[in-house]
Amino acid sequence: MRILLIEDDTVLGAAVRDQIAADGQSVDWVTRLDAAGDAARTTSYDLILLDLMLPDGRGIAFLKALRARGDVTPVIILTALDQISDRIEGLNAGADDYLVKPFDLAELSARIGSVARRYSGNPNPLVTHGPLQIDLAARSVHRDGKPVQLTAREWALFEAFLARPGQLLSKAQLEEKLYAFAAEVESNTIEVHVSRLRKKLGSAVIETERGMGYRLGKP
Amino acid sequence: MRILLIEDDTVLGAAVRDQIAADGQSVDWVTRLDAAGDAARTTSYDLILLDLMLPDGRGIAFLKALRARGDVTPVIILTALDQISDRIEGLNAGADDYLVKPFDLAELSARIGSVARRYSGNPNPLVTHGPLQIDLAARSVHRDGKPVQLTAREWALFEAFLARPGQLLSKAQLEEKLYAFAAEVESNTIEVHVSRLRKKLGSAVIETERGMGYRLGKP
DNA sequence: CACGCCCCTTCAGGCTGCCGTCAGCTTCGC
DNA sequence: GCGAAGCTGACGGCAGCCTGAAGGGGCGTG
Repeated sequence: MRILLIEDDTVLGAAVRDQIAADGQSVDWVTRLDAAGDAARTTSYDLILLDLMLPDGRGIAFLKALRARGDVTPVIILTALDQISDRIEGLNAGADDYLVKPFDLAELSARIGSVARRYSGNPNPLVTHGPLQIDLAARSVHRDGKPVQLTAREWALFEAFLARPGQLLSKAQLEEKLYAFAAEVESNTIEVHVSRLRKKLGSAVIETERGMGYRLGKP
Repeated sequence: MRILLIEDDTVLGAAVRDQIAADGQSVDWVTRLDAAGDAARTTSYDLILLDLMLPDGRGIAFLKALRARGDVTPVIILTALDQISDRIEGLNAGADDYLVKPFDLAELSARIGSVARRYSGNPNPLVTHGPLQIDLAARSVHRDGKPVQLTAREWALFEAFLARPGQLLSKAQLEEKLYAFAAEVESNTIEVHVSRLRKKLGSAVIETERGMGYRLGKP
């Protein structure tokens, strides 16, 4: 697990670094916000430990900027006892936990473990298909990392293709899947939904077999 | 740690104030209930020390009003030996502890330290979700630092979303969670509870996926 | 036991936005 | 180049959802 430590106190920083290293994690330690920004942008961390009082600004600003960029890396705030308002602001700004200085190093280890567990503990199986990531349980689709909203019909259709990757599905089959036993639809509904799916997921997801039906494109 | 001291005896009040200050905490000292109410409403305290006999009313009323507002700040009652019934009433009204006058100042420090440890040391793990802070163990939710009261059904529903953040949950799944094997509800109960949750926690907490269900919104 | 309080459920009215339809256009096969 | 098949923008209807209000039931209180 890679951890970014942002702390200007050299004594405390060294102690934390050594403690984390003793736990078998790897640490990058910076003492300034600008260095922290660079590190967070270039490296993917599993956890950030953030002091709020730093020589070149308040840690809150860093945290807000991080979240504004869409970065969801868990953040634990390190704060002094008298900075309660900062702590609340920090939690509101998207921090995951806080530790009050002076803190027990063992407690730090425990918190790190807790955060690690919280974030690695709930993995729904992900299906990857080209630029698409599909979480079937959550019914969510991400395209190039960005979430895509599908409507009920669109999802049902997409699911039908995912269930039989590469297989040709006729319009009749798809209608049956979407409308199960319902009256035959006498229009181009399937075509319309395929069109909408392509617009949302990319034109290559579904291939047309003229006169036959559709099939899931190759990743 | 910020402490609110409500005590009309000037000698005792000064002694307590000095003792707390010597421990390195900060104190606001008021001698009347109306001033106490203003202070508690405008400032976020970590602990309240409450005398029960005050010139403008009984401290119990203040405590009840505090809890009725949903404020969960720990309260220690300061009471004379002969006010046993008040003390019991105080504990029932939501006080966390009591001290019998005359009390040893060292004991006061110890109680304060205990509360401090309980609340800032290692409290229950806190889940943060946008402006919400959730203590799963205590079943309490704070929004922008202010406590929010959830009813049983509301909490059960919210918990279901928290257990699977980002995952889509159909009404059927939610009903099963809320009514476990009970008779099928043939109404829009889930919709109503979702509506109430949104009103209490903010409209963005729960997102509607038309025709499919609901999911926890992004922080 | 009667009463009051709060929570849950139900209902109804209003609103949102998804879906089906259609028409005009494009693409494909021959 | 022609017809058939497929694509897609536009739009109205209605299913699905939201929410205020009211009634019933459970629980604690006097």
